[in-house]
Amino acid sequence: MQDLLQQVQVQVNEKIYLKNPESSDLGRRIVAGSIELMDRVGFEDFTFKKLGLQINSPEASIYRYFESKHKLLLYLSSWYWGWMEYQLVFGLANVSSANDRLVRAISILTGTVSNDAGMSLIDKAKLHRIVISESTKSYLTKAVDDENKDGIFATYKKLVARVSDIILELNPNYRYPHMLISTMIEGALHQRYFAQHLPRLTDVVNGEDTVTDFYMDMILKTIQTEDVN
Amino acid sequence: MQDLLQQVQVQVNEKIYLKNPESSDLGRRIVAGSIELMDRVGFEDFTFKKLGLQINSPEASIYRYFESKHKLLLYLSSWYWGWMEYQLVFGLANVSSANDRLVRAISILTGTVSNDAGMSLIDKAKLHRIVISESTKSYLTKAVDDENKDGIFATYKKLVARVSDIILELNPNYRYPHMLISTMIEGALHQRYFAQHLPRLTDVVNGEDTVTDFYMDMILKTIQTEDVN
DNA sequence: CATAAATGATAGTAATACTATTATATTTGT
DNA sequence: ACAAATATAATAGTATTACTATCATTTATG
Repeated sequence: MQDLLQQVQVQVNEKIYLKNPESSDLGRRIVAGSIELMDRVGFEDFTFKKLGLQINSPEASIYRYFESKHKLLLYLSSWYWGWMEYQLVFGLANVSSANDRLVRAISILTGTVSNDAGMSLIDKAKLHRIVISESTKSYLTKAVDDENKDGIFATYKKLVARVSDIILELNPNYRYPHMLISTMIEGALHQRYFAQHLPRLTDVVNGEDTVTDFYMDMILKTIQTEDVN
Repeated sequence: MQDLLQQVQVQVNEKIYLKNPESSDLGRRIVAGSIELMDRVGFEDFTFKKLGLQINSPEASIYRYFESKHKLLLYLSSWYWGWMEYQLVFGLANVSSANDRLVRAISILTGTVSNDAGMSLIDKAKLHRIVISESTKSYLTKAVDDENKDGIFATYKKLVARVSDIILELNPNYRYPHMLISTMIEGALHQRYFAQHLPRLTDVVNGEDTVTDFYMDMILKTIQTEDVN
């Protein structure tokens, strides 16, 4: 049920794909296969030819769904943020205290991702790893301004805006809510990468979720009003 | 003089290049030309063929200095962080107060970069833009672990360690100094990118350096000891 | 069941990311 | 000043990548 709702919830901007991959069996194999392959070989070595081999379909058929691997990466990132927004809306529903909502939002956005029972076609743990390692490459390109005009990054911006609003509820005078939240979201991804590959850039303690702990502490301290009476 | 000192100061790990580009006229043209070209076309569309045209030397000659454009990007990033470390050492020299040293370090690491008068072969403003837009691509690859073993990222790690130490001087109980500083350094680069291309992820105010202001405020609040007596 | 639409199979192209070879400069040691 | 070593230029070539095109075959739809 949860899964069905997720499928319904996660909407990806139509300009990202040529043909909606959720609309056919081949499309779904492309998405599932690309997650497996990109997690395994990385974006640079990922090719539509290899993906074709992986899913037993010709390279040319994949091009009917996505113009390029860049667009496919945009699709995966966008899907991830759409799913995250859904998690957020669900996780904050009926929580009246703004403080509680912020704490929950930070947990959701900086925490680890594990696969739900319901055998979805999308492996969330692998997708999270892809987002960690590859998603910045989706917007650090010369095409960013054109794609932004097309609304490709709208989901991500909405997510940032949503959490920024909670911060403003708690402290209407805080001047940098968007910077704080985008710093946190990007930072949490980076810190998880560093923990795996460049641990001296972090303070990871085995068995503890120091990433969430760090950002929780940082944000709550940062938005405190100057004079608490 | 400043420039001469910079040339002497900035050392790049030898494993990054096949032949030190500082050792010849062609090498220097490769570095200067690559900064111009990469800033203009971006890492994805940057090729050694185009660079060859730009500097009027054959593509094959460039390969005698750098194995690949990935290594060249590593060189530029590494050079930048080496230069930053130099700026830091210089900027913090003879400043006894740990608090002042931290404030200066945050300014240096999150601030804008402009070209010095001394007509260096390296255009720092362009290099800063390259670091903003492309440097994450230098470590978000499958080669990161091998390259890390070779010490390719040592300069960057040293920089983070250096500022972390200042934080520990101010608050020996703060648990996440490395996370805080790496979040700040990467975050400041990202925020400058967002300000240009995805402004709704920031709170940029025209004419003000909100990036430095934001991180200054965030860090000083975050490392405050819980109970100030 | 006829028609349209999607997919498969195959081929082809321009560009990329290199490597190799040889000729011509340029530097270096004596 | 000159031979030897070294660096660069000029050119060619290869495997792979990132596509596009064509046509046959399968699968869905009215």
